Amino acid sequence: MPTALDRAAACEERGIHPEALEKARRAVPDEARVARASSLLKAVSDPTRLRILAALAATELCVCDLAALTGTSESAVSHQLRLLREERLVTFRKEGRLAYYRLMDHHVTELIRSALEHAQEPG
Amino acid sequence: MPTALDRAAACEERGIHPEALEKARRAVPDEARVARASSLLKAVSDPTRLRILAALAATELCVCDLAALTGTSESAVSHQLRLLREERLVTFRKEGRLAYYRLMDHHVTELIRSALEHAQEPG
DNA sequence: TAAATATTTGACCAAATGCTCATATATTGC
DNA sequence: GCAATATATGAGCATTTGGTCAAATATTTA
Repeated sequence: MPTALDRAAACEERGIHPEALEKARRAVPDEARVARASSLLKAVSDPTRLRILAALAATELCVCDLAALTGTSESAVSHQLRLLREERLVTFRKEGRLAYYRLMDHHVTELIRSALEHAQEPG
Repeated sequence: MPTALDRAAACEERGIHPEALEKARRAVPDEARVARASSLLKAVSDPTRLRILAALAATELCVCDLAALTGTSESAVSHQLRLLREERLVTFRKEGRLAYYRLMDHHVTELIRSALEHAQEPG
């Protein structure tokens, strides 16, 4: 069993607990997957985008509806929608001049619901 | 039924579809809750923090273990851990000079697992 | 007490972010 | 064709963010 001194020396070389570290390494997904999860989470973490997504979880809406709902400009909403489109979180259909946006699929809804649920207690 | 012109005029004043908008408004949580969910999601969305959390989901680890695991400095890890502490995502116990961190509770694990799951397909 | 060292913290800096503003594009109705 | 207008997009800008570096703090061991 390692003494405190041993551990200190080990940490100098970065990483004290080899067995725990190995276990942890197995639990951490590969870089590409972390990157994808990260950008997905980043996309839903902005308050404006979160409101947009929560709204679209209820019904399809056009850009200016979303602008009215979020209290921001239509340009700002359009920029955010582009990001959400790139992240494949929303899709849309064109009807004349209007663009009706909706959520791409259900696990987006789940993710949002989950986060909002956990955000109940005051913090 | 509103014509395209009517809708256009309505959108000038921001928001075309009153009934859809009302439905959407009910679905969007109040500001405080959106803010809490947003900061929670933001906390887990950074790649380094995501790796830290995924590792801690497997086992308790000290700061220098986490530094070794994430390939960043202990200082950087410590800064990130402070943020995760403030967000009540992790907690720790002190043993001598070492600080052993672990996840605060289970719904953190769920949230991470959910995001990593949805991040499977290449994008 | 003194040296070693794991962790924390503050100051600073470069990169990312989210908005505004101006402009471009596309579609509708005259 | 032309005016009106919903949406998209690029440039610019202020703020936020995640890191480094240096220094402070705390604990162990000699």
